[in-house]
Amino acid sequence: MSQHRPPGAPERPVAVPALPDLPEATVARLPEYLRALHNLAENGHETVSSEWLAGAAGVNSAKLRKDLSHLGSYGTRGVGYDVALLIDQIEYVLGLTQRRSVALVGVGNLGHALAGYDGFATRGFRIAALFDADPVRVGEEINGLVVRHVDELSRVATEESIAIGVIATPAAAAQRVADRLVAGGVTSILNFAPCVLTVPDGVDVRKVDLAIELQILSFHEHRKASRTALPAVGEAALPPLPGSLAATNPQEAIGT
Amino acid sequence: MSQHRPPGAPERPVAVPALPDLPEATVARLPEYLRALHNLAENGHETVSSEWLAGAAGVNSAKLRKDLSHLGSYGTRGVGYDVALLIDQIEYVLGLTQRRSVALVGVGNLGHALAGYDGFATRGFRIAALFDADPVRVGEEINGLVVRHVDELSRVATEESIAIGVIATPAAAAQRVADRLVAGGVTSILNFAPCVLTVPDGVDVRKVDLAIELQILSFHEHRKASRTALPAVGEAALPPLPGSLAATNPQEAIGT
DNA sequence: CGCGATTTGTGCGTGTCTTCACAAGCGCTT
DNA sequence: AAGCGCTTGTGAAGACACGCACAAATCGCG
Ligand SMILES: NC(=O)c1ccc[n+]([C@@H]2O[C@H](COP(=O)([O-])OP(=O)(O)OC[C@H]3O[C@@H](n4cnc5c(N)ncnc54)[C@H](O)[C@@H]3O)[C@@H](O)[C@H]2O)c1
Ligand SMILES: NC(=O)c1ccc[n+]([C@@H]2O[C@H](COP(=O)([O-])OP(=O)(O)OC[C@H]3O[C@@H](n4cnc5c(N)ncnc54)[C@H](O)[C@@H]3O)[C@@H](O)[C@H]2O)c1
Repeated sequence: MSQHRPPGAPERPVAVPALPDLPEATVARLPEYLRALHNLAENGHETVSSEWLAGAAGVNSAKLRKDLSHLGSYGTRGVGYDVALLIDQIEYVLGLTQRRSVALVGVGNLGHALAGYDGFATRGFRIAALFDADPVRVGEEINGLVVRHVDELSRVATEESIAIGVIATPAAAAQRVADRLVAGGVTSILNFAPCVLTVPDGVDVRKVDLAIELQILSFHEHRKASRTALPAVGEAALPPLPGSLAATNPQEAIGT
Repeated sequence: MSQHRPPGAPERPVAVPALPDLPEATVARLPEYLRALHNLAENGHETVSSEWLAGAAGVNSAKLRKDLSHLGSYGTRGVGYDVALLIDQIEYVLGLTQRRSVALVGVGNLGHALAGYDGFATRGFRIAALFDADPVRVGEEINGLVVRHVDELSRVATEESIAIGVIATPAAAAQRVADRLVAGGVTSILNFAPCVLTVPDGVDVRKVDLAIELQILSFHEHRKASRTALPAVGEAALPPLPGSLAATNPQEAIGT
């Protein structure tokens, strides 16, 4: 996804801490550290050890130190990290020093909840526009914002310099919406619809899918159950699932 | 997280395809395959090639084949995979052959959206109970379910054999709720609150955090911007971030 | 019945991520 | 000023994941 090297940046090992090439895994953890740090700051702590911070973020302390070392941040040996400094560094690297504008598309069940969520504002984002296709919803005012028609999406996205688009429409409409976002110059999309989006190179898509999370949990449930229930015949662990047998007959009684 | 080996199952390489030890990465992709397969089935397709299915799921075809090979599923060389058979196999492995009961705790902004979401039912889950702490909300009926008081959580969870708990309360209450879920025998938790939960061994927690997703996107936005704006002096690529300096000065100019 | 077209299953090289373990650095105390 | 305890930063090894490329298997057709 981020493998392309635009010929404009010919591999110059810039010495200044412009933007280090962080491992994706590290990037995904930085926000967690950031939240823990904010909690610490609110409670008046000025320094924190890697051990403590790692605990608060739920990770191994060596991993945390390596993560932080990647962004060149210097803690002090024997003491720990300066909380305020670390917050500034992480926020800088994550690009949170400028408040990014978010467009929310699809003001239905989920969209309403998102529109009313204060977690946007408190974490460096600003909902700049709401869109929907339903004429009934267009014009509705939510949290001081008027819902606009999705036909205006591309134009408004350009005008308002929307940085991130959030898709909360049914899956059937998601690709169309994504296309419009891209047409409006949006290069980052957060997709709540259960479908795979196709976007040009250079556009990042992240997906949040409740059902997938539940199914992953279900797998572990299933495995736990089959472990503890090995001796007994209960649970669905024994049906040998002969592999070559016909596909029919999942006789385990789903209602649906 | 799943490192513990309960002494009941002493490493016996069971020959029957009880439950293969799937790599986590594979488990996370299976639900995606499953959805693509359901789409195919609805459209009347009976077989599908790895290439096609991989495209629909947005992954490499070799990866898909390896994933499927892990669960012992057999496609037919020269033909592809039997759609219906594959659906059954994946659903079996994910433990979706039995409908799992879900308890939703915190019926606020987000909780309402979740409670009204039909994606639960269509993907093998059943919302069995709703809980909240606010006396105003307790007693409210949503989608045929009456909101109960969170004090009943542990008891009801046990009685109704709740398999998965979904936490949609403010972060401050999440740990307490998690404790009650665990007390009620729940061993899988999906947490929407922005905080780290501490749970006993054997309990799985997955977290969905909107703000983290946005911040990851923000990072990539930032990096894209700094790449294209290298020649100029604009953008925040040059300020050497002296380490002790404040983080102000968001004077960046997105050119879109 | 054999052959070519097609597609699966997988061995293997490569890269990324994680974790351990420890030297180097820092500050406090004596 | 030297010693000591504590914590960071990182080398190295292992675990995991990815994707290429190809042999093996199957089908359809002549
Ligand atoms: N409700 C939830 O809790 C929940 C949870 C997880 C995922 N999701 C997913 O989020 C999406 C939205 O869910 P929901 O429950 O809010 O559905 P919803 O039907 O309540 O809302 C969808 C909204 O999108 C609008 N819409 C439809 N087509 C559009 C288009 N082309 N352009 C702009 N807007 C359009 C509709 O008018 C409607 O207002 C779905 O894909 C759903 O699967 C929902
Ligand atoms: N609203 C969103 O779109 C959104 C998006 C992402 C994450 N979240 C997170 O989801 C959580 C809920 O968000 P929300 O917007 O629905 O908040 P909300 O305040 O609207 O709802 C929270 C609900 O939890 C209930 N509650 C409080 N303490 C409780 C307890 N101890 N036991 C049971 N219930 C309790 C409250 O009565 C309220 O009904 C928050 O942690 C929030 O950060 C929300």
